[in-house]
Amino acid sequence: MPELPEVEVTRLSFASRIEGARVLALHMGKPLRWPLGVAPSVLVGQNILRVRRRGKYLLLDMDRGVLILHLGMSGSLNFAATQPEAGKHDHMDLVTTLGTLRLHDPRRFGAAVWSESERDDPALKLLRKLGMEPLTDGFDLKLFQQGLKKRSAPIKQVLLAGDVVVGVGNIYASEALFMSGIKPTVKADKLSGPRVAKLHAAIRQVLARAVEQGGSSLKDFVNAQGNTGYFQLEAAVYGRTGMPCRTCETPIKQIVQGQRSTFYCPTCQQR
DNA sequence: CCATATACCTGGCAGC
DNA sequence: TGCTGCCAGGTATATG
Repeated sequence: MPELPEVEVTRLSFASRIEGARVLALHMGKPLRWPLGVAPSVLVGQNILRVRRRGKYLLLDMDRGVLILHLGMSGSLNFAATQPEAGKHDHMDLVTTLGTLRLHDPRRFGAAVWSESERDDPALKLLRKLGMEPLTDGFDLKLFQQGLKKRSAPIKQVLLAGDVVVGVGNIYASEALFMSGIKPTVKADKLSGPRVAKLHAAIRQVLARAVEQGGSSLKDFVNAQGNTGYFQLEAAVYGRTGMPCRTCETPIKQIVQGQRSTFYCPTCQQR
């Protein structure tokens, strides 16, 4: 479910309410993608200073380390003063003086990993190879062009890989390529400078718009206050197989790249 | 170094 | 109603 917009929407929906809280307890349920790495009691008593995001990871900075959260494919967070008894898919409760942050994740591809801040912590290698943040000034066009020049894989797969630019997942990769008129199967290193510039702008535009819309709730995404997003209503190609292109009426095509579905308009995206 | 396949896990849905 | 097979928003790891 969660790509950069959904993760950012989630962050915005609880960061200011949890910052300044002190951890009272941490309860872990079924195993997630990776183990926490320490005894949950290590977090007790620490203050939550700030909630940041890096790519699709949420980082809860505390006094003596950082709690790294990932929502995987099916995760969502809920932050409330009190929580009902944990259901079968609730796998983490971070109980604080200001409320409880609960991770709900049916498929359990998500994770909660503790890292002592700074270098040499194995948990931090999760963040080491990440590409540029698309919604910051650090998303430099020249660097983006250089990154793509080194890659012969299809542009869609390079976007998804996350080592050139982070946060673009399966929905927004298809959407950004449609917006920039680029066929998803084109090799990344074959794109001209102007076309890369168009893609660079499209990525920023589509992600920013999706954040404004509260993310995409294809199935069950909700932010930490339980609200759904609306971006899926304005998707141009994602999930619209066979339906008319909003620009030219040509039926939207669905193909498979790297075991993932890709959607595009064969008329608007010819190369 | 790079490109691609695989694995992890559960639920929902189409088709029979 | 129940079964089977397929599909789903991600990404570290193995393999070539």
